[in-house]
This record gives sequence, structure tokens and C-alpha cells, in this order.
Amino acid sequence: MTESDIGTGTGRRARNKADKLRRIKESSYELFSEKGYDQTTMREIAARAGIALGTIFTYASDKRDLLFLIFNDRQDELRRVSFAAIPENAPFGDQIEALFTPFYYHFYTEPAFTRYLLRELTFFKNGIQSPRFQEGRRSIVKRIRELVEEATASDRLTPGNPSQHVAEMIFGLYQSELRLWLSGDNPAVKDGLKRLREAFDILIAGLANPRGD
Amino acid sequence: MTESDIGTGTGRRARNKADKLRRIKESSYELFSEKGYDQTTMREIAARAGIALGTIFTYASDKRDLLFLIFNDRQDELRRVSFAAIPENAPFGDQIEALFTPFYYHFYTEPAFTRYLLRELTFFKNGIQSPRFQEGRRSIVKRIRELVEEATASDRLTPGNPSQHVAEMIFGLYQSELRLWLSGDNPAVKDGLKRLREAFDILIAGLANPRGD
DNA sequence: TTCAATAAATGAACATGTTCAATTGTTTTT
DNA sequence: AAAAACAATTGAACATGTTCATTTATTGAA
Repeated sequence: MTESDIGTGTGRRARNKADKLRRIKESSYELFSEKGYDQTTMREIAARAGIALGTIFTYASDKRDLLFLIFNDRQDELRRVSFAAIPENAPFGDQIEALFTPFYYHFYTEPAFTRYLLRELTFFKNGIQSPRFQEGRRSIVKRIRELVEEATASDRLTPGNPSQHVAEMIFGLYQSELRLWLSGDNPAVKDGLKRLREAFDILIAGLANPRGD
Repeated sequence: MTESDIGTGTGRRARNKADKLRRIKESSYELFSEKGYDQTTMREIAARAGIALGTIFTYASDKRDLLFLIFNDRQDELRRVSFAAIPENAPFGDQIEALFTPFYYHFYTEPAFTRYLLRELTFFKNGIQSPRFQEGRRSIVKRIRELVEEATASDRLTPGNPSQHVAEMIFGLYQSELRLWLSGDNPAVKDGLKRLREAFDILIAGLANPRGD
């Protein structure tokens, strides 16, 4: 049983499960937001969702998995919005900035939740929600790789670079900037995006002195 | 009382504390290596160190802090070796590759331990060991910034870039590559370093097409 | 040396994530 | 409809990180 199976079918059993899943997601998110991930207990989540403690573990393999049960839905929607926002035939820097902008705006609405997410996603391999989460990230990196290849084909970027690696570098820089941004006390979206764009511009322009002595 | 105070002085009390601290470090490291961080219990650590459970918490604020109690010593030594290995007046790429090489070789000797470290260091703000750890990172970024500034002054790098941000980008890329490297099953040092160097070379050369249409 | 003051160590008690054998609810078969 | 098969739910029991009131050890003063 994977999460995608929950809610399929039309019998009473399926309806009950879909409803419980929804209540678990809602309760978890509310409590994580109100009190923080570490301060929220599984018992509280169960109580607010109106189910027994043990039932949670039918829907999530552990507490960390709950974070991604919540986030995976958002990630899907964010990816959709983000990919749609990429301007065609625009400078490469504009394109990748546009791609990451919706993520920054979303994370701004829940910085505390996002910090826990960034901590827990490191080497997140086990758990029911892990495959879906990792697939989401792969899909973002893949989209960046396509942008790199398109920009290379249209001579906006220099040829010869390994597109997969370049895409991973861009995603790595994004993550690094995101962490720095969220480490600050009151991070404004504009400031974070400005720094991110600066990093991309430096990567695009390169560090080497063109005089090349 | 901070860790740096432990072991100072010459009285019996100071000697006892220094000795206990050493035993705690040894036991923690052995057990983390043998069974993994998550699988090691505080009770096991206490038993092997020959102290009571509660005593550990005089030396580390929590379990995570134990990881950094162990790592901070290594980080100091690694930094020393790493900084000394940087060739002067060499190409910038050679310099930053040399700086990170000792870290890769060290992490190769304990990949499991390192994975836990990378997970737990995200937003590691509380805990007795946090200030020392964060200071170590700042010191590495500072050294990179100096290299950037030296290379810019000697015309190896193009002028006009914000050196602090460039240094943070390089450190961010290193972290990102390190995570990818350690995500693999049997990561060889050479492979990891080759990829890291490729990333640095791309950053140095830039992505933009110099034909610049 | 004796005594007070301080520091350190102790482990029982507690809090909370997780497991699992037993129970309840739903679906399918006859 | 009754029975059998299957799925989902339950919460007590367990495992383990952490706290803290109590005890023990060390130091410095009288």
C-alpha cells in the first residue's frame, strides 16, 4: 500500500481511509505550524485527527514521513506553477530565477516548517513518502537540464558542458542559498531572490579573467 | 562551563572531567561507527564509558551534540592540514580542489558517520558544540574568500565579484557535491573529487557563450 | 583537621516515537 | 444471509532520549 493507493476505489473502506488521510495531513500541518515539528507529539496529532495513536503509522512510516506527506502535495503544485512561469527564449538567468521564485514565495509563508523540511530531507531514503519526494526533485533537476540544453542549442550558453551536472550544480546552489536565506531571522523574499539571482549570474558569467594571463 | 573549559586546571576535579570527556568521545565514536548513530543508545555510550547515563549530559547537551563533540576535534585538524595543502600562486581551481581534498579523504574513512553529520548539521544552532562547529565553517569560508581575493588581485580571476558571496557559493557547491557523493553506495574518493573539480571548473569558466549573441 | 560551599555524578522518573497482538470493521464467497 | 477472508484500527507495552532531585566528591576557609 502506497499513499497513491489511498482514496482509490469507491467502497466504504476506501472512503474512510481517504478521510483519515486528509485529517492526518490537516492536523499534522496545523500542529507543526503552531508549535513546530519537534514540539508536536504523535499523540497530539492523533487526538486532533480523531484517531488512535497507532493508526497514524498506517499512513506514515514515521514522524519524518509526516512532513513529506504534507509537503509532497505542495511540491507537486509548486512544480506545476513553477514550470509554467518559465519564460521561453529568455536569458537563461531569467529562466532559472523564474523557476525557483514560486518556491521562495511558498517557503516564505512557512519558514519554520521549511527549516524542519530542509533538515529532514538530508539522506531521506526510507519512508512511504520518500520515493514521491525524490521523484519530485529529480523532475526539477530534469527540467533545469532541459533548459540548459535548450539554451545551449540556441547559443545562449556555451557548448560542451555536461548538462546533467550543470543542472545539479544549479539545484545545489539553490539549496545552499535557501538554507542561508532561512538561517536569517526575518528573511524577505526579495532579498533571498536577489542573492540567488546574483549567484546564478556569477555562475553564468564565470569567475575566470577573460584577459586570461 | 563550555567544552574548552573541561580539562583546564590541575586539581583532581579537572583531571577527572578531562578523563571522562575523553572516554565519552571514544565510546561515542566507536559505537557510532560500529552500529550507526541512530542505532546507538545513550545507555550504551554511558556503559562503555563507565559512567552513569545522566553524566553524559554534563558534557553534551544532547545526542546530536555528541556527533560534534567528536567532529570538532577532527575539523580543527582537517582545517590545519587542508589550509597547509593549498599551493600558492597556482590556478584558482587547483587551490580550492586542494583545500577540499583532505576533507574527502577523511570522510571516505567514515561515510556512515559523515552522513549523520551532514543530516544533523542543518540548522545546528543549539548545543554546547554548536559555536565551535559554526566557527570552523566560517573559518573555511573565510579562507576561500581570501583565496578569491588573492586570485582577483593577481588577475587570475575577473574583478568585480563579491568575494564573500563567491566563497559561500564555492562552499555550497562543495556541500552539494559531498552529499551527492555520499548518496552513492560505494563512493571512491577519486570519483568524488573529479566531480567536485568539474563543478569548480564550470563555475570558473562560466556558462555564458562568449560569442554573446 | 573540620566544616561549609561548590561542583559533579547518579539513576529513577518522565516524555514521546514506535511496535504489535488483539480487536473491530469491511468485503467476498458460498 | 452466514461464513470466511481480508483490511484497518486500536492502545497497551516497549525503547530510548532527557530531566532533575538527591547523593557523593572536591575544594577552600576557618
